[in-house]
Amino acid sequence: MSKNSPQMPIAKPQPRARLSREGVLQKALEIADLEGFHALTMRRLAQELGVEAMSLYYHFANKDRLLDGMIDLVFAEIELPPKGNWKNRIRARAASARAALVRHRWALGRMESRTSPGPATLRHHDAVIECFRTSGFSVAAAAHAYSLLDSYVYGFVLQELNLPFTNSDDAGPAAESIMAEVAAGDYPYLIEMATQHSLRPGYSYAEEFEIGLEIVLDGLERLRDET
Amino acid sequence: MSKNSPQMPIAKPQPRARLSREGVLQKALEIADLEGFHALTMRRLAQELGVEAMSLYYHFANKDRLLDGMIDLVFAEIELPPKGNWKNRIRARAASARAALVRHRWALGRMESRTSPGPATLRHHDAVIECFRTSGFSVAAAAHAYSLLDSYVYGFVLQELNLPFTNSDDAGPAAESIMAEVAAGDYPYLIEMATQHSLRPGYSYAEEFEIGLEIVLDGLERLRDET
DNA sequence: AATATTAGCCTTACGTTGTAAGATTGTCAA
DNA sequence: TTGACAATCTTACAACGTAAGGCTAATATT
Repeated sequence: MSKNSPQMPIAKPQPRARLSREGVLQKALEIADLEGFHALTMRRLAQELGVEAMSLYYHFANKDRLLDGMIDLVFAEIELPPKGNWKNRIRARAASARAALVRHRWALGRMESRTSPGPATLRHHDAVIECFRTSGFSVAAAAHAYSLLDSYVYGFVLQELNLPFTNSDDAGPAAESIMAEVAAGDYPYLIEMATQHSLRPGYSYAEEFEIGLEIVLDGLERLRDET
Repeated sequence: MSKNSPQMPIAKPQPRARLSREGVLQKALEIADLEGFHALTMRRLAQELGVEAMSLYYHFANKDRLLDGMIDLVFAEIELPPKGNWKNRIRARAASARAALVRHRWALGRMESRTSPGPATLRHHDAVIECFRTSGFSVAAAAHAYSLLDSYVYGFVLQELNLPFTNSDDAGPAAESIMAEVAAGDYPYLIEMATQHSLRPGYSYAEEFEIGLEIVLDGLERLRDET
């Protein structure tokens, strides 16, 4: 029995939607970015693409593989300027990395489920090491530098994303409940820092990024020159 | 109809299992640590405690609240020595934090789902700030120091956990598939670093931790003295 | 001691999830 | 025209979180 009964005018040839690996990944990013990672389900993603859920499994073995692809796409967004002195290049890359990881908040927390780095990730790593190696860093120093630099960037974003205040739209209730807790048990140094520093009008944690980054860069420079 | 039919000897008085918030959290940690976060389901956790799944909801509003508790418990494991010069205290704390976050691999990636820091987390933050403030750091410098320090520690662990090699037991296949990819596209600097540094026998990424940490600590010292 | 209250665990049930198995369709080569 | 293969769809299932309400044993009140 066909879907169109005999005397019905043939409804729509309705050409089947075609999927492409890239297109699927792009839509997946979009959903996760806009509505949170929890909103990204196979059915939802399929629907958004005008397709049934199981069709996705032709292109991705399972949801984790899809995630791998998404994360590699995020890393592909990180840019490293091709020219300039190493400090400026690294500065730009750090800003770019932070921007990408903040744009796709879900990415950092999902890295653990990733099995192996994708091609974009590898290419990017290679480019960063190149930057250090062509700027006077020994192999060992470049390894140390990379480790320290990325640890800082990832860790900073991780903290930035977990800040109770800018975390979601409803900053009010969260902040209040914390302040209540802080007032109950007394955390004097926490309070001092909050009142005299963090909660000052105009303060934003984002500013800390450059401060810490400069310290890291100075440290790297010293590391290079000592070796 | 009772569960024991009349002429059956009364089976077991079977005293109902009693739950405690702490006990539940402890078991939850245990399951997640031993079998991975995905293995931690409400039913599984309940079963392990000799109880039905819904009983857990008397003590925790939902699974996310349970997670909050688990994470606070992880932070409670981080220790800060009460005495000593600030560098040594911070060194010890960094090691302790890294150990706790590695012991509970799932914790870092789940921080984003946390709504607000628990009491143990707050107490700990307070202690660290105290350490800086009583060691000559201004309020602002202490804030910068804390941000940089924790960014480094969290970020390092994040990378450490995602290392394809030590990631799981089957290091073989993952490493091989990566090496194949690396050989296909050519990433010369990546290869140089791998062969001359990272893949050298006896190398372990863990060693990088202290190297980066010392750079951070030196930076903090300079920060303190410049302000 | 007898009764009422309620804290704490249990039963049942529902909607949603990822995905296995296999049917169906459209396209392109022979 | 036919056949093959690639890509989508249908159906189905077990496992998940948890809502709603029932039961029971411990505590509080008389």
